[in-house]
Amino acid sequence: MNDVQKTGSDSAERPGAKTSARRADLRARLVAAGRAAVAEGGLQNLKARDLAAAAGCAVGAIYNVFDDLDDLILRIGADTLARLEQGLAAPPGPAPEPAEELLRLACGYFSFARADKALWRALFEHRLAGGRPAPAWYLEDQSRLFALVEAPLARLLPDEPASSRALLARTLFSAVHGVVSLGLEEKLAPMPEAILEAELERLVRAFAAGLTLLPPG
Amino acid sequence: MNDVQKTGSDSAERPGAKTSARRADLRARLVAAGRAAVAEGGLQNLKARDLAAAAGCAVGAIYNVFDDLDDLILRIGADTLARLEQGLAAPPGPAPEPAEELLRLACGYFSFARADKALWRALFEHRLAGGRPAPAWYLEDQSRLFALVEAPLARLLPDEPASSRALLARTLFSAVHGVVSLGLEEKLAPMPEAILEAELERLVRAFAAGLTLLPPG
DNA sequence: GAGAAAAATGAACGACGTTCAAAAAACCGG
DNA sequence: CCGGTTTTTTGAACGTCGTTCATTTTTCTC
Repeated sequence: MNDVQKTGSDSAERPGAKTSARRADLRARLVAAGRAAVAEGGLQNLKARDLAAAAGCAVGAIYNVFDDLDDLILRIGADTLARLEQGLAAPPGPAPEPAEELLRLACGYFSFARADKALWRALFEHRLAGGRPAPAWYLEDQSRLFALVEAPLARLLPDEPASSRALLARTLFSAVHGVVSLGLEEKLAPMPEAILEAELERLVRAFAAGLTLLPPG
Repeated sequence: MNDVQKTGSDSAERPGAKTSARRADLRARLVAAGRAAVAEGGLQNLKARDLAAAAGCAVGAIYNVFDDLDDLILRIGADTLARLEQGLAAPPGPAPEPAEELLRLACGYFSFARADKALWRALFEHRLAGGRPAPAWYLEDQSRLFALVEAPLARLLPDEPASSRALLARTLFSAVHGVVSLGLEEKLAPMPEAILEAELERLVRAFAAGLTLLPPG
């Protein structure tokens, strides 16, 4: 409903430029305040009145630039996804062995989750009201994560069809996510992080080794 | 409001028997009503006033038999865990190949999650207020699930130390959970269930095959 | 600069989990 | 059985939440 892309430089000529700039600025301040609130106390700590106070606006102003808090939470999630993608970016240099690269991604994912626990949690904890599906722009942000896994998989399994590899990338991502997710879960018996990382390595190495034995699917 | 039938025979012997029986009955009715509410509309659909209406008691009565709604949710979760454990019980007959048994458990887990999606989700969606740790009785209910995985793992890796196997059981459970969890996640691009099950099989088979190649850890 | 249009405001609304003074029920010695 | 005491149950009330909308303030147009 509210796509404001106008971040033009001149304010006097274009009608509504000042307003759009203020709206964009308010959006940014609200996302920043929301991210800080979630980072501090989880999704439960995201309160409309606190947000308004932190961003220096009225509570009603939130609803001028976002449909509702769910909308704001999705933007925070997109931010988190972008930072995660950035944190998993491949370092320069020659491409390592596929299994080593997969392991690097898995450990990077764990590292990110550990460092930004509350924000990372919010990615999966949050449910859209009424079971609505996530907007397309959010799904695209996610698919970039799976793509990071797909590249080393292609080198590991050159005979695998591309469609099958895409599924496999999501599966491997999901498996690593599961280990990290339940590993950091406070409702389960706690796990030392060093052990968790060793288990992650065992999962990725065993899975990668086993994959090369299975027939292509 | 509530008619209490006086049996007359047991009221004289046990002091407070009638009271504790009513409390136990109320607990059961509240858990049943809560489970129905969660099954219908997720954790968000669990409202104190609705619960009281469904169980035929005052809102305050909930707090006579539960600390708070978190407490009630944990009981619902324990119920769900018990039904899951029951659904994963090994069928009679000779023990199959370890990998096949692991696959059966994974598919059983997926089947349960699919059939009781909202209740299964509630197991992981729910966070205790203030980041409190889960009570011991709840952790014990969970550990029984990991134990189901440990048995076939012991046959698959007879040279693995028991402590390492316990970790591995939790890791494999977590990996399968991750695939099921993100597979059924509505905030991700949807996955057909048949494909999801095939991916689950690929994960378990590759992991089991790869494990036998890795050195014991 | 004045009048029209658009945006920002914050008090008000309904719903939520939880509490607690009061009412009801259970208990117990005579 | 009864009257006084204790325990349990009750539901109106409280504080907080996300969200709305009549009012005020700002921006735009001529």
